[in-house]
Amino acid sequence: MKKEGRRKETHKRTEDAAMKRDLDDGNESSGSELGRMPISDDELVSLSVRELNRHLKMSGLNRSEIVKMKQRRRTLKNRGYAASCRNKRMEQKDELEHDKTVTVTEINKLREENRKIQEEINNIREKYLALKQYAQQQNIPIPKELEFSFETKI
Amino acid sequence: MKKEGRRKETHKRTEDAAMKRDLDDGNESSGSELGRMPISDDELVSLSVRELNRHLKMSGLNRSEIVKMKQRRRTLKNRGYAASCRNKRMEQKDELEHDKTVTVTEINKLREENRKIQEEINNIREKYLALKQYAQQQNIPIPKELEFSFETKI
DNA sequence: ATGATGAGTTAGCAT
DNA sequence: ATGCTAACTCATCAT
Repeated sequence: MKKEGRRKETHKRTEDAAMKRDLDDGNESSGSELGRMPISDDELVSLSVRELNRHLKMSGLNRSEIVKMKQRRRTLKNRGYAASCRNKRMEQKDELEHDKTVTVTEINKLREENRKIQEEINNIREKYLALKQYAQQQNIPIPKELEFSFETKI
Repeated sequence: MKKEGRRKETHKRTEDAAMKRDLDDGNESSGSELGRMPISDDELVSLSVRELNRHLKMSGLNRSEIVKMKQRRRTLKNRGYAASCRNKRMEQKDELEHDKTVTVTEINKLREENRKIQEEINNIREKYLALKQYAQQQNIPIPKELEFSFETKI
């Protein structure tokens, strides 16, 4: 069975499940316990470099804590990049699939059109031949420059 | 710039880089140091369940080591699944792209064919009209059942 | 148990 | 620094 219509949210790790193992929230974990601003993931990714540096200065974090923080920021950014990468992939796929249905429709339309025109030619040919036969029966001469033949046979 | 032609191998983590962090090779790492068979990744994934169990019995590993080993096996299997999943995705994409070029070619072919047939009809119409005009000039009556008209105008 | 796939992490390339 | 993407790990669903 295909697992359709589940293109977001379902597999999202419960927020901390993801955080706990690979990152390190920055809150209440390592180092000195001073009353610092926790700073959320959303803030951390959206801060500009300038703002981030200012925030880091103010916070009184030590070297390794700052490095950790910058790494957390990078990881969070990467999470977003990965999401948009997958997203892009899906959109391109959907686009290709859509194109496909469009072109298939187009081909069928052209085939049908083609068939009709071909039919029309057959029709014309029959009538022309009848006319020609009539002329022969009536002994009516047709000037050569008015003769024409049907190259297209079906 | 696009990073093309790098669809395999390039990003493969250097074998231990991957192993060290999340897995645990099973060699010389934790627990008792007896002269045991290291067992490679390739062996571990390819063993059948029966063979694996036999191997585990023989090796004298303790509970948690066995659990670790089974987990390593699962992870290695998952690695393969992920690879085939990516592979499948690329194949499907390539297929769609190929289909696209094929159908575009087909459409152009049909359009051209169509155009030619349409041209042919125009040709026939002109000649027929000339013939009809000739008949009028010569005062040759054409029976109604032999008359026909061209519905198709360009 | 096995296989497949979405989301998240990491390495590494490009800008 | 930022963005992207292949490969990998993990959770989760289906078989």
